[in-house]
Amino acid sequence: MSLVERIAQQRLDKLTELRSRGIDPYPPRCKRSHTNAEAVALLLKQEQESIEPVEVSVAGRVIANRDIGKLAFINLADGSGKIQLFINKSLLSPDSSALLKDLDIGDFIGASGKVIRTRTGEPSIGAGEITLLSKSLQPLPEKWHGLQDTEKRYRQRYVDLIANPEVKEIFRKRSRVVTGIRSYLDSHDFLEVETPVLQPSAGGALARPFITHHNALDCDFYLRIALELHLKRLIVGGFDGVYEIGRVFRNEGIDTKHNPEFTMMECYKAYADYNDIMRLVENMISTVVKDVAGDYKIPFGDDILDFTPPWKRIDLRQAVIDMAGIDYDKFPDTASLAAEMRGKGIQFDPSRDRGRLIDDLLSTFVEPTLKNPTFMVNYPIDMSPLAKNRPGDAHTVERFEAYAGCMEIANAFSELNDPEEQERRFAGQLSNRSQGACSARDEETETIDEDFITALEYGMPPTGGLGVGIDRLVMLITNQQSIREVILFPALKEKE
RNA sequence: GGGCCGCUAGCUCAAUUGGCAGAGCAACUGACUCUUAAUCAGUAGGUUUCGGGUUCGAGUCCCGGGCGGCUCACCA
Repeated sequence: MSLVERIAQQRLDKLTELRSRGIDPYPPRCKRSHTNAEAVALLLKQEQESIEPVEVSVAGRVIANRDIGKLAFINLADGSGKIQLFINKSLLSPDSSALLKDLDIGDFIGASGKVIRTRTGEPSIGAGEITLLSKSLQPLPEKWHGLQDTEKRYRQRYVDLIANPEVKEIFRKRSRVVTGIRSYLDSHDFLEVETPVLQPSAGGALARPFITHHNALDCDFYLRIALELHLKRLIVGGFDGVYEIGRVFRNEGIDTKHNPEFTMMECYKAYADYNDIMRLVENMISTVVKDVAGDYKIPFGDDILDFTPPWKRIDLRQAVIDMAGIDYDKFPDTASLAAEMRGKGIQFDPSRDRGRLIDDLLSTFVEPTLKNPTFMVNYPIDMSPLAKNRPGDAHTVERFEAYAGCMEIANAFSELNDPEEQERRFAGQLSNRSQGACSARDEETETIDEDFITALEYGMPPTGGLGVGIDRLVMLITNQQSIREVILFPALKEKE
């Protein structure tokens, strides 16, 4: 018998013994008048106002049990925090005494008694009665080091959360980030909507989708890779401001900044342009950072990032000239830009088109310098098929991306609303791909979303749109270097 | 997909040139009326990630598999 089986057997034996004494180890209800935090607050109130201690009932998980002869000290944790139980064994009922004898770390118990302070000042419940609420059969990780094993932390996040309280704090903050964004948008005339996850074609971004099958319809569906095209349909339909916070799925590599499923917030505002959206991003993100992290200035890795508005604005073309020494406007096609990059000794994949080459220059030379929040503005049309041209400039679109901590955190543009132009851009993408420009990735979107073009034909007002990667924003606010630390159950291969 | 690294008791970690697999916590038995990483005495606990190989002898060396981490590639 293995050790863990033996421990489980010991605890199962205790279970049998409890039942034989007529005690239900998994009772349906418990007596609870205060959370642990409320009980501690009550103690302070008693002390300040010299009120007689009153009887309270608390409940929680046993996380430490110090047995000192005729006394016992138990640390009890619930969602609000910890409180100590101070037990004088001679004052316990027989049932409580028997339970105390068989108590294991990890068990849930309830305790009743007066809120007091021990001689060393520790807020405690002077417990006269304890009852079992749920028996634990698995040994917990040790209290000093917690659970360190990364794989186990992700696979069994519930154990991680029990053993490492700081992990809980990350996910509390994540929840506040989402709530903060939602309430900001709600108060700025945006309507929260839900659009399909399962789609006949996956558009709105260029990424390899997951494919699944619907049995009754006998057809394949794609899991969405972006929210964009459906939300813009709703602008066509006459909602002047819409947003969605939802999961999107991309069948790509996994690393510290990418999980196959992640959370995007996209919002669209009719009668707005990318300058309006830039103000919105600056305002919304800095507000959320201050609310959740407590300051506009937050630590991230070795740096302090300052989200105080206004953020720096950098022209993309100028940034690439400054950092890479290449003015891509002077190289209007793929071949000439590739030749220039080759001449400068820059390595790149020869099958890439001009937009991707510019993206290479951006991510290699510019992105690593973008620590403080920065707007990169005015993107080349080659890498922006859904954005509207700058007036009088056939090569540049009204688009920006927001960077912080050397990561892209937001992407926005004045939405292209000319249906013919949109169809040409889609067709251009398709022909690029069929010419083998991206032959290795031809499983990417290979169909045009015809209905989206039709929607634009009905007329979409001038519209500003935005996408924000929620996971990366949470990484920044919680100072985490891996996206898995801000996703409760990150994608892992099944073991065995 | 490539490169590098890791996997030893439930948890956190040791183990010298290839030479008897160990400690702390957790568990079990006992002592203890103010502990909070309680303390003290004792007990038990191992397919060293899996499968091969070399060797008198493998946690350690070699080959292959699994899972994970970092990194590169990929990633509008």
